[in-house]
Amino acid sequence: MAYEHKGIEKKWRERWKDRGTYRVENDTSKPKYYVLDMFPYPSGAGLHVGHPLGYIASDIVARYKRHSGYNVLHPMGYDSFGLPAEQYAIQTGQHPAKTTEVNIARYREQLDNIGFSFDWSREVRTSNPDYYKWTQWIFLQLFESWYDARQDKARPIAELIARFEERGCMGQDATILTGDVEEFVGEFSAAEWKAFEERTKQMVLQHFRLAYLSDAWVNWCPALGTVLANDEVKDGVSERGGHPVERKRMPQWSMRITAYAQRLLDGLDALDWSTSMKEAQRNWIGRSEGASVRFEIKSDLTPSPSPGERGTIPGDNRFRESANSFIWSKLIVRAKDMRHNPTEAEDRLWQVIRGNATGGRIRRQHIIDTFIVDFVSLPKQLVIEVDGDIHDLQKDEDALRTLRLGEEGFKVIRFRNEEVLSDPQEVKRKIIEELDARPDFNKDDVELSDKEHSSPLPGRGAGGEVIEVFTTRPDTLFGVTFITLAPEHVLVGKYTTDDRRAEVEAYVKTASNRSERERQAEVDKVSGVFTGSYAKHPFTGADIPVWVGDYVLAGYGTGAVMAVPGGDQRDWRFAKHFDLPIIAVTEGADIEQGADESKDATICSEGFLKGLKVPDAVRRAIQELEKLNAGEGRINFRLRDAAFGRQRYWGEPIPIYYKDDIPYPLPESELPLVLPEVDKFLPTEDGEPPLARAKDWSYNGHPLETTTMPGWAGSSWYFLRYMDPKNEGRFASPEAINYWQQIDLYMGGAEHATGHLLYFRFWTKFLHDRGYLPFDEPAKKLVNQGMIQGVSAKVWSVYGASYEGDVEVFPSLYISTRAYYSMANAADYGLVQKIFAELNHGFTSEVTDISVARSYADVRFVGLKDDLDMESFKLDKERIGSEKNVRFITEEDGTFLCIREVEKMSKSKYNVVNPDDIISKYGADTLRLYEMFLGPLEQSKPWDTNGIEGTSRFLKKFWNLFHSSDASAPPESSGNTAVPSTLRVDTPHVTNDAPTKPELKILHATLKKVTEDIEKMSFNTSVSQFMIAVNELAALKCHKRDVLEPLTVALAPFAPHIAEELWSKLGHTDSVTVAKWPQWDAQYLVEDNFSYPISFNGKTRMQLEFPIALSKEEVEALVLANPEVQQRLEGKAPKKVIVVPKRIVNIVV
RNA sequence: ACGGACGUGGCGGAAUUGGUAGACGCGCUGGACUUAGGAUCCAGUACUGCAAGGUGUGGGGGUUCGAGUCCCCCCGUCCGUACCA
Repeated sequence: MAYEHKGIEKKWRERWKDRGTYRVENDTSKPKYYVLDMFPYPSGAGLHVGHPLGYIASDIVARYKRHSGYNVLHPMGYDSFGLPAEQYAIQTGQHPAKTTEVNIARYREQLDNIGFSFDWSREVRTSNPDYYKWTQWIFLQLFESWYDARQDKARPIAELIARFEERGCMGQDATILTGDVEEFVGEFSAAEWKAFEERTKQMVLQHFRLAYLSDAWVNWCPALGTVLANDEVKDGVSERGGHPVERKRMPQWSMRITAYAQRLLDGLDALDWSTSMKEAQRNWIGRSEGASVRFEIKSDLTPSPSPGERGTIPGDNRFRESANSFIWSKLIVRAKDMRHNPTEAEDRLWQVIRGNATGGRIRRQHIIDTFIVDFVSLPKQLVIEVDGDIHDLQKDEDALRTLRLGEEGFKVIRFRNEEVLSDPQEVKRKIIEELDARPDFNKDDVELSDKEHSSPLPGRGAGGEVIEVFTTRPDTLFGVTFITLAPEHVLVGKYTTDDRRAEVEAYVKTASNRSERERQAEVDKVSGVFTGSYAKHPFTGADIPVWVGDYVLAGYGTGAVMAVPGGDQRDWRFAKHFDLPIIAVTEGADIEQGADESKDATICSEGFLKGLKVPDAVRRAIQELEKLNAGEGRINFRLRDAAFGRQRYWGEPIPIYYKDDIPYPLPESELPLVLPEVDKFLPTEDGEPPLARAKDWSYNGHPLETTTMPGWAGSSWYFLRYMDPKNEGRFASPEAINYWQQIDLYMGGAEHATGHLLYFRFWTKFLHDRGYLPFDEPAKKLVNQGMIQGVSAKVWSVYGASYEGDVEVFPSLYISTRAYYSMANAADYGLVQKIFAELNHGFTSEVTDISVARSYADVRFVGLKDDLDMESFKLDKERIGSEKNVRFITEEDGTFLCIREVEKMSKSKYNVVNPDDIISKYGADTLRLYEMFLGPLEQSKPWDTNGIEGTSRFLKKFWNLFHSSDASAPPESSGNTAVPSTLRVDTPHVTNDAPTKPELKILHATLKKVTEDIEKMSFNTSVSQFMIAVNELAALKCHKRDVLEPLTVALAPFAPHIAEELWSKLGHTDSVTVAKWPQWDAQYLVEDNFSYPISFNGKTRMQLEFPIALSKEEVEALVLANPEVQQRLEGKAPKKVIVVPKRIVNIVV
């Protein structure tokens, strides 16, 4: 009976399914082991041979652990929400749920073919409402939580409210230090809190919630019509699809992952993850220690108004910030108070200009910057002030106010009380005149609801007349010669002097119009502009010019830097370019050549830092800054809060509704908020996300949120659902969570380093904080499988164009590699002529426009010797397309040779190898073994289908150990005699004879190696060991049960089908998957003798065998007594003899 | 530029962690059995040399009785981040 993989594998897959072999119970009597593969996204392309690599490795571990007595959780499911399905839906009109379903079915079929031990009864899909109900529930928990920096954990928002009611928000409370969102919401007392209106309270709370709505700079991808998270953008284009991405400011749901920055960093230390993976996370979090330094702006400089610049955001003018967030929450209270108690003149004027009386909406008692103005037209940016009786007393203050409003882009006109009271209509006429004279700054603004705000939330503002910078080198403060602001910095407009305004505006405009990609491409170009303003050096009081430059990033730190050209190369380049002064900050620095960035230097600046080493100088500088209240030590993170909303259809709806524009959580009883049906998967005409198309997308008459969650939402907690996948009352029961705990082995690609794995850890920590999990890291051990690359085949192709009548046709000619090179190298004219002849073959008109290129041939048509199957190639519609009259120039022997190249396996490179094809030819067990045999799991390596023969042969040999080759001949005599396989009659043949010592040695050496190798995930070497064992046992003609049975169990994790078959043939009725793992015994490995390599000066010259029991001295004596050794020594005495027992003998001469 | 990983036959890769470099497999060479061979089996296969021998783990230096392995410098490849102050 020959080894027939097809029948065997099919039979066992069916039995496993019927018997529920891989069903896992939450059986707490056994120790648990949790093996998880990263959630696959079921794409339409299906699996290629690279995908199952990690699954096979984790399956081996899962099976091995099961043999070793563990209750193993090894589930699989689908991350089934996502962009590709939706893009496909937009193109074809098919519902993404439908295409996703089809893709999943295809995935499942392919996975089943490989014989994985997944417990499919636990399958989860993120797009299933039973699942995303809990994703939404977790979102609500995040919404209802804040981060308490003192306790360093998330707490319910109700506890924050209780605190506000009791103590208000004073002093330290008001500062939330979370890296990115370092916001000062203003102080308020308990009484003030209680007096706040509902919307004010809600706005304040938004600053604390872990899931929050705010204006944020986002990565907007116009082609995909959605916002992307930082990790979804690579090189300025979207990771999926490669579309350009631009920076845009818009209201946005975000996750306050920055609150966890320090813990995400610290947690890495205890994890058994690869160093590169941890490093990637550390870099992404980007912690840097330094100082925050405040530079006062010289107040004698008088900036003047600039209409139209300040306050508007390029590209989006609906959500302008005009209020200063610094004291916004206080001002709003006062504004309301004033609105209720107007002066007589204010009231009279209001009556004539309210509503649409002036042709546009006028607001009263509106907050702009830090002021409450009497009346304002926001679209026209015109402020109307009515001066009361006290005006004369505060002329100076009003002048300042006019000035400041001017900086904000507002024109201020004033009327005296008397004017208004005597002739309000005349005042109105003047107002209309002014309004008409001004351009419309903000067309959309008039459509804003009748709410007293111009921004959904108070935004981030620096406040005061200072520029705040972050620096890691406060020790270089004496070397500051200028300050550079990012072009997007809010203070740019404010501190630009009149004479510089045109230039600065032009620069800012150019800078902001550039895409991320362009900006990154021009990194080495220095550009910038002087604002005209000066700041004051906190130590020396010197004038520090304020510049704008795009080498400063708006998103990092405060978006402003103190430039130290003597100590920072970027500043140095900027200074050189604009001829700004450069001061040496460190001893021995050559500031003509460049900045000295070394951190073990000595500071040379005059003053208190002189002579200090950098670390000491840093400490001292911070102390001095703190004394002057001009700065303090600070830790800064590169990590940003994560954009959470997607303007897309195919994702989890965010369970939020809006009452008076304020977001409120949907009650838990309303979950799941099911994804509604829509007529089209496109944005609405006015740019609303697709969910806005849904009928009745509201809750109790209140509109529901229309953005959906990003792909990473569902995958941030799925490992918990597998523990208890059917639970309807909770995301997973505490019992299940307590039993299964963390993932013991998490297997997946390294590309998730900064996306999924960070969010995954973040949500786990959050759920831990809120008491739902006993652990705060999801995966103890992480292994990244390497990529399997494709080996592409390329052909030299000559294309031309020709006409058949009026029809343009494209004949093409392919030239075999060697022929091509002989032509190219030797200028073989005959061949050139041949090319033209071939190209013109069969065409009436001359072929023109000839071009030569290397193009792809599908690897399926390329043979062992890189030879192309020309007929199949010609018929390849997908590849050849409309080419007419395809011809070849071959080698002299008639073959056609391709060029081979290792690159990424992908459809577009025609080098995809489908596992299904491999399985039908060689079987799943061979595929599994070969994928493991290719090389170390974590390393990238090219796929070479030719090599698979070796593992296939191994399985045949293994099979043959259980069979005799010929029923008529005893195994002993049939050994080395070759018998044609077609004539071969194999019969089961296993004896119960006692194994010999060499046989036991092979067995136990194999068990030892394989066991140890699985533990350290070195699967390629364990496959080698199996091969060695089979070769040696075959040589010994061993057919003994006591040897073969343990080997079968050991092989089962790698090749489960053949192992099951042989196991049952050995007479077992239970599955091999539950057989006890065979233990190796050291006593069988002990040797009596050891063949010592005898080396002279480290070079091995001969072998001498001695009993192991001999001591060092005895070995040395025997070696020196050996005649051959004596001959080599030529009578001289050796200087030294080193004997390492059971290792080596080295003679030094 | 910075951070990480790595560099061994024609190819994928081994090497007990400082102790016989090239296990195992592919490919190749020769042979056996064959109508046939892209089946099976046997032998060989780092380079060089007829041989004895010599040389060899990207290059150079060092530590050591002994280095693919440890240290220093340089070169190259891959991955990540990318003006992060």
